[in-house]
Amino acid sequence: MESKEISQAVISRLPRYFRYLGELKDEGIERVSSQELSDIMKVTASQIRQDFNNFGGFGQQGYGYKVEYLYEEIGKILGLDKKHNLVIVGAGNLGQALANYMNFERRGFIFKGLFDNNPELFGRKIKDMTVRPMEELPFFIRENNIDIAVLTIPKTSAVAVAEELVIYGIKGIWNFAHVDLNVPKEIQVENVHLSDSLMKLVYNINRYEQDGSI
Amino acid sequence: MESKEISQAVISRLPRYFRYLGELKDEGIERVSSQELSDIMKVTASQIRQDFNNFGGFGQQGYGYKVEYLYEEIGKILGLDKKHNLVIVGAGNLGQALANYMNFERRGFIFKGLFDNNPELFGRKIKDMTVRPMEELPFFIRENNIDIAVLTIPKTSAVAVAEELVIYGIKGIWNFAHVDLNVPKEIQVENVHLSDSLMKLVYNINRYEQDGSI
DNA sequence: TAGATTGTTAATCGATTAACAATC
DNA sequence: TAGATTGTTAATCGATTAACAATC
Repeated sequence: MESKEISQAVISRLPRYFRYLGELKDEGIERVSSQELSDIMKVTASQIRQDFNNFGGFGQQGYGYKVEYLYEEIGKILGLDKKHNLVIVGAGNLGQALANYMNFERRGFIFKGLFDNNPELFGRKIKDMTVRPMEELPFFIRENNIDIAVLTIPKTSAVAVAEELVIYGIKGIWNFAHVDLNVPKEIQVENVHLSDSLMKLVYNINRYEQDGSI
Repeated sequence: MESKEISQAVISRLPRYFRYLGELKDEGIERVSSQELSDIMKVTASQIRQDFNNFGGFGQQGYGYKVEYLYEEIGKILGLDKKHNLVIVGAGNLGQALANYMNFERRGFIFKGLFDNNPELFGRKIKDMTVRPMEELPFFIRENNIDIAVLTIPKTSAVAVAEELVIYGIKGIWNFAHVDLNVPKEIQVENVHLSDSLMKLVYNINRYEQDGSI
């Protein structure tokens, strides 16, 4: 059954709602109104209500929203209640840092393996995980039901590797390579183009310096 | 003099134009029309022309755009022709990885220092740069005219540290801490919320699985 | 000159905000 | 019940796309 399309603008805001609701929950706060959330998060109450209502009515008129319930519902919408097996492809600086730094397990991800094509790295332990050669990827992905690949390899090989990952059965790619991947539209890609982000920051800094506005 | 406001939607697209134009330039291609660029980049020719015209006429009617000229102009708009002194605050996994992985120098950034409050890290060399104690930050920022801080510390201390950085004279923060900073509006903040990005990917994977559409 | 393609205005589309009736 | 606040429709705003006159 095909439900109505939710815009990516709304999806992008869900993790932030999730984060704030988690904080309220941890503070022991039980209920929150869209107006209160609006004050804390600096977005309009109207947008909050519109966003939540994309997924059905989570609130009660005259009362507001139950923090814990809303938190859990948004978690479900984001799919955090499901387990997702994940591998990191590219065990260089960034791949290693993500392996150590991201708390994958905390959000329902299962970090299954770390791959590289540099023989010097084979066997090295990172976060209790041995670096494996890329050749093992096809078998490993099928065998372990991997659905997410974190792509942290140089852009020269990223497009080709992404296409292979798709063949092996991956469902989504978290792409840190500074290039646009070429994969079928049923494969989900989330790009993290760090240098683009930094350029945007520089633009805004320079622009502010030039005319004191933004 | 205050020029007309350019929307962040447009700014966000500039680095991608810049990247594609750089590739065309490297291939030795001299001219490109909005339609050709549209085919390569999968955005409408109309949007391309609208975007460029926010900054004045870069093209020639009947001819198109000179690749090299356009590339350089967009670089200037993004402020890549100016030098920006930068420090990394937080020398953990992510801070170290960014120091090694980002080619700061390539885009006009000058990587000046790396700071942490963990004494075990003091003096360690990362990318020819010694990790310094956070206490040195106030003096260092003023002395070295630092305008960008890369914030790679845990979220618990990020808000307070950001406020300090502002006092010391920073102009922009590239924020990797998973929290919203509280700084004056003249300070530019670019957030990289990695776990938000990963959650969005999961949402899209699950949604596709559920109803075969996106 | 004729053809091509920009620059720019107008039309459309989508997202955000405002308003208010429904209802807890 | 009266007051509060949602859910939802309507109005507004902004961004994207289409169209075409200007012009190289």
